[in-house]
This record gives sequence, C-alpha cells and structure tokens, in this order.
Amino acid sequence: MTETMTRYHHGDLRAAVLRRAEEVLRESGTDALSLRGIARDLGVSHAAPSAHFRDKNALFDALAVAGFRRLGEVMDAALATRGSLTDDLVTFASAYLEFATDNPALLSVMFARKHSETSGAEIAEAVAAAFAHPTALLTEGQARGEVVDGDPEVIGVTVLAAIQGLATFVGSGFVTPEQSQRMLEDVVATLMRGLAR
Amino acid sequence: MTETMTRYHHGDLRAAVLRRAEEVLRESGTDALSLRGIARDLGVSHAAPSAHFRDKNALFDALAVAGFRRLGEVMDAALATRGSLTDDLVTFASAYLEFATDNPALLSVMFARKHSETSGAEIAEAVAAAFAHPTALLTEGQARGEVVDGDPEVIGVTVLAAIQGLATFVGSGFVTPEQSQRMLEDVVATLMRGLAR
DNA sequence: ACCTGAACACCGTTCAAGT
DNA sequence: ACCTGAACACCGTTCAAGT
Repeated sequence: MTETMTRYHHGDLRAAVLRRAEEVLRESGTDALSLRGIARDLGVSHAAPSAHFRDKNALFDALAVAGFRRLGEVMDAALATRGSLTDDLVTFASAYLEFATDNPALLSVMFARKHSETSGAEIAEAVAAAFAHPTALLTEGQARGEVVDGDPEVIGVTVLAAIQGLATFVGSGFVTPEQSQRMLEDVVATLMRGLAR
Repeated sequence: MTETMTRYHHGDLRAAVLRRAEEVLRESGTDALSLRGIARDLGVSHAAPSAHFRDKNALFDALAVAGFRRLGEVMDAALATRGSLTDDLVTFASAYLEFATDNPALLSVMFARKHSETSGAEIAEAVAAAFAHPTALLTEGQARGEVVDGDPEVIGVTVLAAIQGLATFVGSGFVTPEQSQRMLEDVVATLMRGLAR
C-alpha cells in the first residue's frame, strides 16, 4: 500500500496550500485557482484545505496578507541603498512595478474588495508595513528640506496612488512593460515638479 | 402552454444579457456573475447566451467596453461646466471616484488583465474616449500658461494614475468613502504644487 | 440565425465517519 | 485536531437537434 504513505499527515498543509496557491496564481492566474485543484496537486483529499481555510475567500485573504508581506520585503531590499530623493522614488516605483509585472494576479487579489472583517486588520497591518519604507523617503526628504512641508501621510498617498495607478495600467495592458520604465520616470518627475507653472 | 410564450425570440438577447450582467455586477459582485444565472433571469436556456458571447471572457470584455463608455459619459457630464484648473481636476477626480464607488466590481472588470486580442482594440478606443476630456484639461491649461510645458500625454498619465490609484485604495477599503473627498483634494493639491521644495 | 436540451467535466461547501 | 469520501447544488462549455 504505497499509496497511503504521503496522504495523511502532510506536515504543514496550511503553508503548503498557500505556497501552491501562489504558484498557480503566478503561472495560470486567478481563474485557474481552485481549492480542489490545489488539494489534488498536494495529494490530499479535496476537503482537506477546509480545515485550514474556512472558504475560498479566506484563502484569498491569506494570499493578500502574504502578498503585502512579500511586497514589503521587496521594498526594504530595493531601498536598502539610498541616492537622491528622485532616484529613490524611481527605485521605489521600479520595485513596485516589477512586483506588479511578475505577480499581476496576486496584486489584484491584494487589492480585491472583499476582505473579511477578521482578516481586515491583519491585512491593514501588512499594507502599512509594506508602504512604511517608501513613505519614510518623504519624511526624510522633509527633514533635509528637500520636500514641501505638510502631513507626510497626505503627500505619501499621492505618490503611492500614482504608482499603484501606473501598476494597474501596466497590469491591464494599457501600458506595455517596455513603456513602463520611461513612464515611471516621467511620473516621478511630474510628481516632483508639480503641474502648476 | 403559457410557459413557452416568452421563451423564444427575446428580441435583443445580447443587449439584455449585458444589461442584466451589469445589474448583477453592481448588486452582487463579480463572484455572483454566472452565464447560467443570467440566462435563468432572462427566461432563456442556459446555452442561449453563447450565441452572442463566445465564452465568459467575451462577456467580461463587452462589459469592460460598456463600462469605459459609461465612464466617458460621466466625465463629459461632469466637465461640461468649467472653473479653475484645480477645481476642474477635483471635479474630474470626484466623478471618477463616484463611478468607482458606485461600480467597484465593474471597475475591476474594466482593468482586468485578460482582454482578448480582438476586443483589445475596441477597449483601447473606449479608454481613450473616456480619458479624452480630462486630458484636455491639461492641454488647455498649457495653452493658458497655467500648466508646465511638456508632452500632455506624459503629464496626463501621472494625473490619471494618481486618481486611478486612489480609486483602487477606496475600492479595496484601505481608504473609506468618507476620507476619499478629503484625500482627493489633497492629491490634486499635491499634483499641482509638486513635491520638491 | 437563434435557441433548446442533454451531456461532460469540472467547481465550492457540508458533514458523517475514521485515525 | 486533521483528514477522508460521499453527497449536494451549482458552474462553463460543447453539440446535435429543432424552428
């Protein structure tokens, strides 16, 4: 009976489901993600994942949290070395867009509007952590007198929104990945300089 | 046999499917949208819609085109009367965010990354039309000497990206609709003035 | 051309039962 | 606590057949 060997006692099924779900998301997109398919891939019964994720939305919530944590790590790594403010903003934007290009399905799961009450707080925390580093750029810029005064949260949301919007345009195909590097520099330049003459 | 009366010959099933799909999207979200459910609601067989939409993605593509056309109409109506450039940008942003708040599921369908080759061109056209009016604000601002020189497309993408990003934040619940009016004004102010001191 | 009805291969979710 | 296996009510898609 070699069949039953690996069936029971998977070790950490929850982590295995999450890992496999991220793979499917990256390789085949959201539509291809099914609990039954993941269970099949992992060699457990189709109902096994429900012991760890109440329903499919709970899995999506967990993927969102994991996504923001990974995004935070990417940000920290990208902004480990600093240059001028403009350079740092371009670095931030590049890292964000690269993440968005590499994980388009995950990004849309992260920003899906259906997170449950319970996981909402956990996600909010992960979001704050992911954006802490880029937001700090502006606070430090203000301290050096390079950035206009004002609530850094207010200024930060503009920068984050512009980059997130650009990521959406790239993700939806209205902007090609080839154009994106150019556009990202233009967007940062426009943000720095302002619209008013 | 009163049952068979309205079954055949629906008139314009394609338009009816689109209309009902938009309703379901607004009332119950993307997950609740099924071809079979729509067919049921319209009193036709479950396979009838396939005569008008090759598959579910084709329906999503058609919804995206319809969505951008409606967004364009909203833009035109909102920007029919003009004020200062800042006021006009706030008006544009408000109209966009209101559309996003009223149709969150539709907006994510519009920016979903899976439009087919064939409908891609049609969607791109609808996107261009939807954003023509707001982009014109900047061109006219340049003509009046109120906006910095440079390719209006480049400046436009920054503005559009910032508003789209804010719409994503509102849609995902990271920003509440109550905060959004305040934030939108802050974002426009930051865009106008720039980050550099 | 437009639609029906049956068929196929999937889903998510629930739940008694096993270890 | 963790997992299985059967069951239920759905899906999307295809396809011969009808009008």
